[in-house]
Amino acid sequence: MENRKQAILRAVVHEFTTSAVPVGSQALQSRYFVNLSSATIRSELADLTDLGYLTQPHTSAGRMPTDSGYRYFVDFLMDLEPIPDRVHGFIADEMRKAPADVQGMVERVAMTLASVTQNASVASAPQGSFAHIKHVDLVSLEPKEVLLILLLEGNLLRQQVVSTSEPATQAQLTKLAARLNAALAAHSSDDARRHYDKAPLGLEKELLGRIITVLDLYEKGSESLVVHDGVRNLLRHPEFAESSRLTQVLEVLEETRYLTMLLRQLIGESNLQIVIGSENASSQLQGCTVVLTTYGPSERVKGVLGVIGPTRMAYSQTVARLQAVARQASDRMAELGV
Amino acid sequence: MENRKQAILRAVVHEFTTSAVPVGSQALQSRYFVNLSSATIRSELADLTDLGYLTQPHTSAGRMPTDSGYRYFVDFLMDLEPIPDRVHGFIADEMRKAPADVQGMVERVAMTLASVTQNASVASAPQGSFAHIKHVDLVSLEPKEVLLILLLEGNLLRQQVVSTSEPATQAQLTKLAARLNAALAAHSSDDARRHYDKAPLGLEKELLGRIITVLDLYEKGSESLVVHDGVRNLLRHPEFAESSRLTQVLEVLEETRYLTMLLRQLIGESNLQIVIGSENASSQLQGCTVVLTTYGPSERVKGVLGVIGPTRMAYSQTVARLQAVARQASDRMAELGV
DNA sequence: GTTGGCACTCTCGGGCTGAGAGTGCTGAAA
DNA sequence: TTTCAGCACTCTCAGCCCGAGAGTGCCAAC
Repeated sequence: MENRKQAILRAVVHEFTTSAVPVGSQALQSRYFVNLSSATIRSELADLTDLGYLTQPHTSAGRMPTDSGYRYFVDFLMDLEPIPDRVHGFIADEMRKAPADVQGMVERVAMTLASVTQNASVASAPQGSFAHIKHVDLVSLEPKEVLLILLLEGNLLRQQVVSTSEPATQAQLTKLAARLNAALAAHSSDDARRHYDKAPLGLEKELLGRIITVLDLYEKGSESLVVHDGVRNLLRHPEFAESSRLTQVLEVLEETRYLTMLLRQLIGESNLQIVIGSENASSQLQGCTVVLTTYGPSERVKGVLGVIGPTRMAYSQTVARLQAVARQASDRMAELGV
Repeated sequence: MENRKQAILRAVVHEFTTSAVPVGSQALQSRYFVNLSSATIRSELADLTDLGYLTQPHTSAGRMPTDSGYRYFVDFLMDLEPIPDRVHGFIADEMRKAPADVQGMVERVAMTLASVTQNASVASAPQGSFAHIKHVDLVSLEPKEVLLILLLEGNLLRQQVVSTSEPATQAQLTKLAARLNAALAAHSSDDARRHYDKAPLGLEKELLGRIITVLDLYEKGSESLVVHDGVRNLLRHPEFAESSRLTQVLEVLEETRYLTMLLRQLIGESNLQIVIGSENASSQLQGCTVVLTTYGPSERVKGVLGVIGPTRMAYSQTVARLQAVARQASDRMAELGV
């Protein structure tokens, strides 16, 4: 595409994302192209419309980008907006104040992201594809009821109440826990499974079975933690003035099953993913753009972090800030060993 | 108030809460008072308006209840709507499927409540005013870094990374954990504090200090867990058609600080609390009613469960279902020892 | 106290209209 | 060939009017 067309497309995207009003040839001329006439710009706009990058709500209105227009913009024209120091500082502060467990950390990350992008945010807890056991503990609740506490890599605590077929005292359980720790610490679920196969019938085998169940749940991610925040930010945007638009987004956010799926798709794919309007598989997200990236304490343990907003979002700012939050959150998590 | 006035007020509340349209004398006559003329009803309506229980959006519109009207209704006229078997069954199912930890349980309870009342819900985790320690565990992360795991009454797990001044091996930590367990198990934070005072300088005292910090945080509730769900249900109601109304509610829900305060007020007060429209301290909840009750596994460990909806809500149904969810959730938590 | 009758009030949707914004086209200038 | 001023045209939007409809308050009669 010629340079001038690109410049005009960039100007339309910039103007429309800030004002939310279809932008006309005169506005472009006076604000971006003073040494061009509005008629010239009009003919370029007509070309861009023919190419499918722009559209008008009605014949005598200004132009606004189509989904393809946004796509061209983010692929070829966008350069990341530098992040002000106070925003960097804000993110750092929030990360410093975040609690040292996964749940609390993920919630704080989602909150921070929503706040700095002024849109809704989603975050899934970082997860390795293999669970490694760091520590096992057993607490007697009732004579035949044991609380199994598992500490996984990433300081992730799991608990489960196990009803055993034979009674056990706390002393017996403590001894058993020590044995399990010696056998399992720093080992993967496959190792646990081998131990299970070898173990004689009895309490130890029962507990090993439950440990494997917990690890399976974790690895399949079927109980994965997904949080969202900042829905109120969406209401600032005129595209959500009538509530029906918001209903659809809320259905996606509050119905975590779909969200989990959406986020899981990204893991393993490219590091930054931008899904614009009709590119969304879900019909409820038409008119919305989802920007996703991965984050986590290490290369092997990754979660997904994302921003959801109207297609008319400040792309360069959103992407820059999303990446900044992801980076700082990852650093902080690595530091905390979370 | 005369019986007939009461009957008419009840009819207006019933009609308006189901239709959301101001109700006129003819509608009342044909549906509720066939042996009265509409003129008679009109004069009664005029009286009720003078008493401040009803209002009209404009002179030639029907009547709708004022906040005082709703107040009179819930105080004197409301009788709880029986709950259909399938709703009871649904609640029971959800409770059975809930995970056996506080976090998961609270989320499931909020979800269930939102679903059966078709409004937004809030829930805070049940909390005792005194924290009792059930079990302590120590895991070595780095030579001078220890993960402190506390199991509190209610199978509530707390974790905290502690940087120690002297290095310790896992074997030493295991021994220390056993000593702490013997000293602290089934003891309150006061006991922990006494132990701390007596302890000689060193690792044990450092860890005891952190244990006390965790208990303090828990007891002051400053890190208390509050979740909400079902915001999408609010969008069904015409009063949230334009988004500004929803913005305000979302600010309250997503800004958990205020919500925590609101919920904490209830603990210790009467078992059921209904806050109607202007009775809300928060200006953002004008036009909304909050219905709250307590729940929890035992008398000593209580959380708050609530429904937030428009003042025009089906009060008798909401209260009945809220209480049903609270009861079943409490039973389930007692059963799980959560 | 209750009721039918009646005049009155107010909203709401539809249709009309003029202002305004923005377009596409055309023919001339560079 | 590109640019551009001029112009006719299109479409929205806010404002206005208007009639239908819903509901009221009041009053006189029972």
